[in-house]
Amino acid sequence: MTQENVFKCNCPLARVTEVIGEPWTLMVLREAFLGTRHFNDFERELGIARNVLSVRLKKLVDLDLLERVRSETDRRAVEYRLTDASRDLLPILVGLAQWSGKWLCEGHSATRFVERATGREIPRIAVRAVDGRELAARDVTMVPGPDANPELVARFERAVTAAGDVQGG
Amino acid sequence: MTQENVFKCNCPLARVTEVIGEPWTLMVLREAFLGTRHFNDFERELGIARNVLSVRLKKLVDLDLLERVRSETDRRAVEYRLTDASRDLLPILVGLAQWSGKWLCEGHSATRFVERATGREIPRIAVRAVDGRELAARDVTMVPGPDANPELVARFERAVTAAGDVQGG
DNA sequence: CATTTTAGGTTGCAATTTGCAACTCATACG
DNA sequence: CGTATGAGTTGCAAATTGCAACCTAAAATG
Repeated sequence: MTQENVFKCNCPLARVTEVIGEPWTLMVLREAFLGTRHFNDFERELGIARNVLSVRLKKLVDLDLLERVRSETDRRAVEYRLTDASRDLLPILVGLAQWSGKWLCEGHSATRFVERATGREIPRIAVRAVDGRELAARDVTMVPGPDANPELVARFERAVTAAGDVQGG
Repeated sequence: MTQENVFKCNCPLARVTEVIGEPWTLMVLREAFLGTRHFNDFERELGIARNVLSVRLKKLVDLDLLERVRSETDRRAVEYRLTDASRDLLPILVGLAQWSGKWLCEGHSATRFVERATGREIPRIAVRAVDGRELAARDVTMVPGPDANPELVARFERAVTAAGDVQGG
Protein backbone atom coordinates (compact mmCIF):
# COMPACT_ATOMS: atom_id res chain seq x y z
CA MET A 1 0.00 0.00 0.00
CA THR A 2 1.24 3.45 -0.78
CA GLN A 3 1.24 6.34 1.65
CA GLU A 4 -1.38 8.27 -0.30
CA ASN A 5 -3.93 5.51 0.12
CA VAL A 6 -3.88 5.33 3.91
CA PHE A 7 -7.45 5.72 5.09
CA LYS A 8 -8.85 6.90 1.77
CA CYS A 9 -10.80 9.20 4.05
CA ASN A 10 -10.29 12.89 4.49
CA CYS A 11 -7.86 12.41 7.36
CA PRO A 12 -6.11 15.76 7.23
CA LEU A 13 -2.74 14.50 8.40
CA ALA A 14 -2.79 11.73 5.82
CA ARG A 15 -3.60 14.29 3.14
CA VAL A 16 -0.80 16.56 4.28
CA THR A 17 1.79 13.85 3.75
CA GLU A 18 0.87 14.05 0.09
CA VAL A 19 2.40 17.52 0.15
CA ILE A 20 5.25 17.68 2.61
CA GLY A 21 5.71 13.95 3.12
CA GLU A 22 7.93 13.62 0.10
CA PRO A 23 11.42 14.93 -0.51
CA TRP A 24 11.98 18.60 -1.40
CA THR A 25 8.43 19.95 -1.21
CA LEU A 26 8.91 21.62 2.15
CA MET A 27 12.17 23.19 0.98
CA VAL A 28 10.50 24.45 -2.18
CA LEU A 29 7.85 26.16 -0.06
CA ARG A 30 10.53 27.60 2.20
CA GLU A 31 12.24 29.05 -0.87
CA ALA A 32 8.98 30.57 -2.01
CA PHE A 33 8.60 32.22 1.42
CA LEU A 34 12.15 33.51 1.01
CA GLY A 35 11.11 35.25 -2.18
CA THR A 36 12.23 32.80 -4.85
CA ARG A 37 9.90 32.88 -7.84
CA HIS A 38 11.70 31.33 -10.83
CA PHE A 39 12.41 27.75 -11.87
CA ASN A 40 16.14 28.28 -12.25
CA ASP A 41 16.39 30.03 -8.90
CA PHE A 42 14.68 27.16 -7.09
CA GLU A 43 17.14 24.83 -8.77
CA ARG A 44 20.19 26.90 -7.94
CA GLU A 45 19.31 27.68 -4.32
CA LEU A 46 18.25 24.14 -3.44
CA GLY A 47 20.39 22.03 -5.74
CA ILE A 48 17.32 19.99 -6.60
CA ALA A 49 17.27 17.96 -9.84
CA ARG A 50 15.37 19.80 -12.58
CA ASN A 51 13.00 16.94 -13.40
CA VAL A 52 12.06 16.51 -9.74
CA LEU A 53 11.60 20.26 -9.33
CA SER A 54 9.34 20.21 -12.36
CA VAL A 55 7.15 17.50 -10.83
CA ARG A 56 7.05 19.24 -7.44
CA LEU A 57 6.07 22.62 -8.85
CA LYS A 58 3.32 21.01 -10.94
CA LYS A 59 1.91 19.28 -7.89
CA LEU A 60 2.04 22.44 -5.78
CA VAL A 61 0.26 24.35 -8.53
CA ASP A 62 -2.32 21.54 -8.78
CA LEU A 63 -2.98 21.79 -5.06
CA ASP A 64 -3.29 25.59 -5.25
CA LEU A 65 -0.24 26.06 -3.06
CA LEU A 66 1.60 27.92 -5.81
CA GLU A 67 0.27 30.02 -8.65
CA ARG A 68 2.02 29.82 -12.01
CA VAL A 69 2.02 33.19 -13.75
CA ARG A 70 3.70 34.21 -17.00
CA SER A 71 5.92 37.22 -16.45
CA GLU A 72 4.68 40.41 -18.11
CA THR A 73 8.10 41.89 -18.71
CA ASP A 74 9.81 38.77 -20.06
CA ARG A 75 7.64 36.40 -22.05
CA ARG A 76 10.00 33.46 -21.50
CA ALA A 77 9.81 33.76 -17.74
CA VAL A 78 7.31 32.24 -15.36
CA GLU A 79 6.64 33.18 -11.75
CA TYR A 80 5.62 30.77 -9.05
CA ARG A 81 3.82 32.73 -6.35
CA LEU A 82 2.52 31.86 -2.92
CA THR A 83 -1.25 31.57 -2.61
CA ASP A 84 -3.58 32.21 0.33
CA ALA A 85 -3.33 28.50 1.16
CA SER A 86 0.46 28.39 1.25
CA ARG A 87 0.76 31.73 3.06
CA ASP A 88 -1.48 30.20 5.69
CA LEU A 89 1.24 27.58 6.23
CA LEU A 90 3.53 30.15 7.84
CA PRO A 91 2.74 29.27 11.46
CA ILE A 92 3.60 25.67 10.64
CA LEU A 93 6.91 26.55 9.04
CA VAL A 94 7.82 28.81 11.94
CA GLY A 95 6.80 26.13 14.40
CA LEU A 96 8.75 23.45 12.55
CA ALA A 97 11.82 25.66 12.45
CA GLN A 98 11.55 26.43 16.16
CA TRP A 99 11.05 22.78 17.02
CA SER A 100 13.92 21.68 14.83
CA GLY A 101 16.21 24.34 16.24
CA LYS A 102 15.48 23.09 19.72
CA TRP A 103 15.49 19.32 19.21
CA LEU A 104 17.42 18.58 16.01
CA CYS A 105 19.98 21.37 15.83
CA GLU A 106 20.63 21.39 19.59
CA GLY A 107 20.05 25.10 19.77
CA HIS A 108 22.54 25.95 17.02
CA SER A 109 20.07 27.44 14.56
CA ALA A 110 21.34 29.08 11.45
CA THR A 111 18.05 30.89 10.92
CA ARG A 112 15.73 32.72 13.27
CA PHE A 113 12.21 34.00 12.79
CA VAL A 114 11.61 37.52 13.99
CA GLU A 115 8.83 40.07 13.89
CA ARG A 116 9.54 42.28 10.90
CA ALA A 117 8.57 45.53 12.55
CA THR A 118 10.49 45.14 15.79
CA GLY A 119 13.10 42.45 15.04
CA ARG A 120 12.03 40.61 18.17
CA GLU A 121 12.15 36.81 18.24
CA ILE A 122 8.86 35.02 17.58
CA PRO A 123 7.82 33.16 20.74
CA ARG A 124 7.32 29.41 20.57
CA ILE A 125 4.20 28.34 18.65
CA ALA A 126 1.73 26.79 21.09
CA VAL A 127 -1.57 24.96 21.19
CA ARG A 128 -4.08 27.11 23.03
CA ALA A 129 -7.61 26.55 24.22
CA VAL A 130 -10.40 28.91 23.18
CA ASP A 131 -9.72 31.02 26.29
CA GLY A 132 -6.02 31.34 25.43
CA ARG A 133 -4.60 28.89 27.98
CA GLU A 134 -1.61 26.98 26.60
CA LEU A 135 -2.31 23.25 26.29
CA ALA A 136 0.13 20.37 26.72
CA ALA A 137 0.07 17.23 24.59
CA ARG A 138 -1.92 15.36 27.24
CA ASP A 139 -4.63 18.04 27.17
CA VAL A 140 -5.35 17.50 23.50
CA THR A 141 -7.15 14.60 21.89
CA MET A 142 -8.05 13.62 18.35
CA VAL A 143 -11.64 12.61 17.65
CA PRO A 144 -13.45 11.52 14.49
CA GLY A 145 -14.96 14.48 12.70
CA PRO A 146 -18.29 14.79 10.88
CA ASP A 147 -16.81 13.34 7.70
CA ALA A 148 -15.06 10.33 9.23
CA ASN A 149 -15.82 7.03 7.54
CA PRO A 150 -16.85 3.98 9.60
CA GLU A 151 -13.37 2.51 9.21
CA LEU A 152 -11.78 5.49 10.91
CA VAL A 153 -14.39 5.59 13.66
CA ALA A 154 -13.64 1.92 14.34
CA ARG A 155 -9.95 2.70 14.34
CA PHE A 156 -10.46 5.37 16.99
CA GLU A 157 -12.55 2.98 19.08
CA ARG A 158 -9.74 0.43 18.92
CA ALA A 159 -7.23 3.07 19.95
CA VAL A 160 -9.35 4.25 22.85
CA THR A 161 -10.06 0.73 24.05
CA ALA A 162 -6.51 -0.49 23.68
CA ALA A 163 -4.51 2.47 24.84
CA GLY A 164 -6.75 4.45 27.16
CA ASP A 165 -7.46 7.30 24.77
CA VAL A 166 -4.88 9.26 22.81
CA GLN A 167 -1.47 9.10 24.40
CA GLY A 168 -0.13 12.61 24.20
CA GLY A 169 2.04 12.42 27.24
CA MET B 1 22.67 16.88 -4.66
CA THR B 2 20.47 15.16 -2.15
CA GLN B 3 17.97 16.92 0.05
CA GLU B 4 19.91 16.21 3.23
CA ASN B 5 22.93 18.14 1.97
CA VAL B 6 21.20 21.44 1.28
CA PHE B 7 23.14 24.09 3.15
CA LYS B 8 25.16 21.68 5.28
CA CYS B 9 24.44 24.29 7.91
CA ASN B 10 22.09 24.00 10.81
CA CYS B 11 19.17 25.45 8.88
CA PRO B 12 16.33 24.09 11.00
CA LEU B 13 13.86 23.67 8.17
CA ALA B 14 16.42 21.77 6.12
CA ARG B 15 17.09 19.50 9.08
CA VAL B 16 13.39 18.91 9.60
CA THR B 17 12.97 17.56 6.07
CA GLU B 18 15.30 14.79 7.14
CA VAL B 19 12.51 13.68 9.47
CA ILE B 20 9.13 14.45 7.97
CA GLY B 21 10.29 15.18 4.43
CA GLU B 22 10.22 11.54 3.47
CA PRO B 23 7.29 9.19 3.05
CA TRP B 24 5.58 7.65 6.11
CA THR B 25 7.50 9.35 8.93
CA LEU B 26 4.74 11.83 9.73
CA MET B 27 2.14 9.06 9.72
CA VAL B 28 4.28 6.94 12.01
CA LEU B 29 4.44 9.82 14.48
CA ARG B 30 0.71 10.34 14.20
CA GLU B 31 0.20 6.68 15.03
CA ALA B 32 2.46 7.04 18.04
CA PHE B 33 0.35 10.00 19.22
CA LEU B 34 -2.72 7.80 18.73
CA GLY B 35 -1.27 5.28 21.14
CA THR B 36 0.33 2.73 18.81
CA ARG B 37 3.45 1.21 20.36
CA HIS B 38 4.26 -2.04 18.55
CA PHE B 39 5.90 -2.83 15.24
CA ASN B 40 3.06 -5.02 13.99
CA ASP B 41 0.46 -2.43 14.96
CA PHE B 42 2.22 0.33 13.05
CA GLU B 43 2.30 -2.00 10.07
CA ARG B 44 -1.36 -2.99 10.32
CA GLU B 45 -2.76 0.50 10.96
CA LEU B 46 -0.72 2.22 8.26
CA GLY B 47 -0.24 -0.54 5.70
CA ILE B 48 3.42 0.43 5.47
CA ALA B 49 5.95 -2.11 4.15
CA ARG B 50 7.78 -3.83 7.01
CA ASN B 51 11.28 -3.07 5.73
CA VAL B 52 10.46 0.61 5.32
CA LEU B 53 8.84 0.72 8.75
CA SER B 54 11.99 -0.83 10.16
CA VAL B 55 14.16 1.88 8.62
CA ARG B 56 11.81 4.67 9.76
CA LEU B 57 11.62 3.47 13.35
CA LYS B 58 15.41 3.16 13.50
CA LYS B 59 15.82 6.71 12.27
CA LEU B 60 13.23 8.09 14.69
CA VAL B 61 14.98 6.30 17.55
CA ASP B 62 18.34 7.65 16.34
CA LEU B 63 16.94 11.16 16.40
CA ASP B 64 15.47 10.66 19.87
CA LEU B 65 11.95 11.07 18.58
CA LEU B 66 11.01 7.57 19.70
CA GLU B 67 12.34 5.47 22.51
CA ARG B 68 12.73 1.73 21.93
CA VAL B 69 11.99 -0.21 25.09
CA ARG B 70 11.81 -3.98 25.60
CA SER B 71 8.49 -4.96 27.10
CA GLU B 72 8.71 -6.24 30.67
CA THR B 73 5.78 -8.61 30.40
CA ASP B 74 6.65 -10.17 27.03
CA ARG B 75 10.31 -10.49 26.23
CA ARG B 76 9.66 -10.77 22.50
CA ALA B 77 7.84 -7.46 22.40
CA VAL B 78 9.27 -3.99 21.96
CA GLU B 79 7.60 -0.67 22.66
CA TYR B 80 8.20 2.49 20.69
CA ARG B 81 7.33 5.44 22.91
CA LEU B 82 7.09 9.15 22.32
CA THR B 83 9.89 11.24 23.80
CA ASP B 84 9.95 14.82 25.07
CA ALA B 85 11.10 15.89 21.63
CA SER B 86 8.29 14.19 19.73
CA ARG B 87 5.64 15.22 22.26
CA ASP B 88 6.80 18.76 21.64
CA LEU B 89 5.75 18.27 18.01
CA LEU B 90 2.08 18.28 18.96
CA PRO B 91 1.37 21.92 18.09
CA ILE B 92 2.80 21.25 14.64
CA LEU B 93 0.66 18.18 14.08
CA VAL B 94 -2.43 20.01 15.25
CA GLY B 95 -1.57 22.96 13.05
CA LEU B 96 -0.89 20.76 10.04
CA ALA B 97 -4.17 18.93 10.53
CA GLN B 98 -6.07 22.21 10.84
CA TRP B 99 -4.38 23.65 7.79
CA SER B 100 -4.99 20.52 5.76
CA GLY B 101 -8.61 20.33 6.82
CA LYS B 102 -9.10 23.88 5.63
CA TRP B 103 -7.09 23.89 2.39
CA LEU B 104 -6.67 20.29 1.26
CA CYS B 105 -9.83 18.59 2.50
CA GLU B 106 -12.09 21.57 1.74
CA GLY B 107 -13.47 21.54 5.22
CA HIS B 108 -14.44 17.88 5.17
CA SER B 109 -12.15 16.72 7.96
CA ALA B 110 -12.40 13.18 9.20
CA THR B 111 -10.54 14.07 12.39
CA ARG B 112 -10.79 17.01 14.77
CA PHE B 113 -8.53 18.08 17.61
CA VAL B 114 -10.34 18.99 20.80
CA GLU B 115 -9.40 19.91 24.34
CA ARG B 116 -9.58 16.70 26.34
CA ALA B 117 -11.16 18.21 29.42
CA THR B 118 -13.92 20.19 27.73
CA GLY B 119 -14.26 18.61 24.28
CA ARG B 120 -14.05 22.08 22.75
CA GLU B 121 -12.38 22.55 19.36
CA ILE B 122 -8.77 23.74 19.42
CA PRO B 123 -8.60 27.20 17.83
CA ARG B 124 -6.37 27.72 14.84
CA ILE B 125 -2.65 27.66 15.63
CA ALA B 126 -1.23 31.14 15.10
CA VAL B 127 2.05 33.02 15.03
CA ARG B 128 2.04 35.56 17.84
CA ALA B 129 4.39 38.35 18.84
CA VAL B 130 5.83 38.48 22.36
CA ASP B 131 2.88 40.62 23.45
CA GLY B 132 0.35 38.08 22.11
CA ARG B 133 -0.70 39.92 18.95
CA GLU B 134 -1.39 37.53 16.08
CA LEU B 135 1.05 38.04 13.20
CA ALA B 136 0.41 37.58 9.48
CA ALA B 137 2.93 36.15 7.06
CA ARG B 138 4.06 39.62 6.02
CA ASP B 139 4.83 40.52 9.63
CA VAL B 140 7.35 37.71 9.99
CA THR B 141 10.80 37.51 8.52
CA MET B 142 13.61 34.96 8.55
CA VAL B 143 17.09 36.17 9.45
CA PRO B 144 20.44 34.40 9.78
CA GLY B 145 21.00 33.18 13.32
CA PRO B 146 24.21 33.16 15.38
CA ASP B 147 25.27 29.85 13.82
CA ALA B 148 24.64 30.72 10.18
CA ASN B 149 27.58 29.99 7.90
CA PRO B 150 28.83 32.64 5.46
CA GLU B 151 27.13 30.85 2.57
CA LEU B 152 23.73 31.22 4.22
CA VAL B 153 24.33 34.84 5.16
CA ALA B 154 25.20 35.54 1.53
CA ARG B 155 22.05 33.73 0.48
CA PHE B 156 19.95 35.97 2.69
CA GLU B 157 21.68 39.03 1.34
CA ARG B 158 20.86 37.91 -2.19
CA ALA B 159 17.23 37.33 -1.19
CA VAL B 160 16.92 40.73 0.42
CA THR B 161 18.55 42.53 -2.46
CA ALA B 162 16.63 40.70 -5.15
CA ALA B 163 13.20 40.40 -3.63
CA GLY B 164 12.86 43.28 -1.23
CA ASP B 165 13.21 41.17 1.92
CA VAL B 166 11.29 38.01 2.64
CA GLN B 167 8.05 37.83 0.74
CA GLY B 168 5.54 36.49 3.18
CA GLY B 169 2.53 38.15 1.61
C1' DC C 1 19.56 40.63 -38.47
C1' DA C 2 22.61 36.73 -37.24
C1' DT C 3 24.54 34.86 -32.99
C1' DT C 4 24.64 33.97 -28.40
C1' DT C 5 22.41 33.68 -23.90
C1' DT C 6 18.70 32.87 -20.93
C1' DA C 7 14.28 30.86 -19.01
C1' DG C 8 11.82 26.91 -18.46
C1' DG C 9 11.40 22.97 -19.17
C1' DT C 10 11.88 17.41 -21.16
C1' DT C 11 14.41 13.01 -22.02
C1' DG C 12 17.34 9.02 -21.12
C1' DC C 13 19.79 6.41 -17.98
C1' DA C 14 22.05 4.87 -13.57
C1' DA C 15 21.42 4.68 -8.60
C1' DT C 16 18.49 4.71 -4.74
C1' DT C 17 14.13 3.84 -2.35
C1' DT C 18 9.72 1.57 -1.94
C1' DG C 19 6.30 -2.32 -2.01
C1' DC C 20 5.57 -7.12 -1.46
C1' DA C 21 6.10 -11.76 -0.13
C1' DA C 22 8.75 -15.08 2.08
C1' DC C 23 11.88 -16.27 5.60
C1' DT C 24 14.30 -16.15 10.30
C1' DC C 25 14.77 -16.26 15.25
C1' DA C 26 13.50 -15.97 19.84
C1' DT C 27 9.90 -16.24 23.00
C1' DA C 28 5.12 -17.41 24.50
C1' DC C 29 1.18 -20.37 24.57
C1' DG C 30 -1.37 -24.88 24.95
C1' DC D 1 6.78 -30.74 22.29
C1' DG D 2 4.20 -28.29 18.54
C1' DT D 3 2.25 -24.12 17.10
C1' DA D 4 1.56 -19.16 17.14
C1' DT D 5 3.26 -14.53 17.78
C1' DG D 6 6.44 -10.32 17.85
C1' DA D 7 10.00 -8.20 15.63
C1' DG D 8 12.43 -8.01 12.48
C1' DT D 9 15.58 -9.34 7.71
C1' DT D 10 16.19 -10.77 2.81
C1' DG D 11 15.44 -10.88 -2.17
C1' DC D 12 13.43 -9.04 -6.02
C1' DA D 13 10.31 -6.07 -9.03
C1' DA D 14 8.56 -1.40 -9.52
C1' DA D 15 8.70 3.41 -8.69
C1' DT D 16 11.35 7.59 -7.59
C1' DT D 17 15.53 10.40 -7.58
C1' DG D 18 19.97 12.39 -9.33
C1' DC D 19 22.52 13.78 -13.24
C1' DA D 20 23.71 15.27 -17.65
C1' DA D 21 22.31 16.39 -22.09
C1' DC D 22 19.00 18.17 -25.03
C1' DC D 23 15.04 21.26 -26.73
C1' DT D 24 12.23 25.44 -27.76
C1' DA D 25 10.97 30.15 -27.54
C1' DA D 26 12.21 34.52 -26.41
C1' DA D 27 15.59 38.09 -25.00
C1' DA D 28 20.16 40.29 -25.42
C1' DT D 29 24.26 41.35 -27.98
C1' DG D 30 27.07 43.04 -31.70
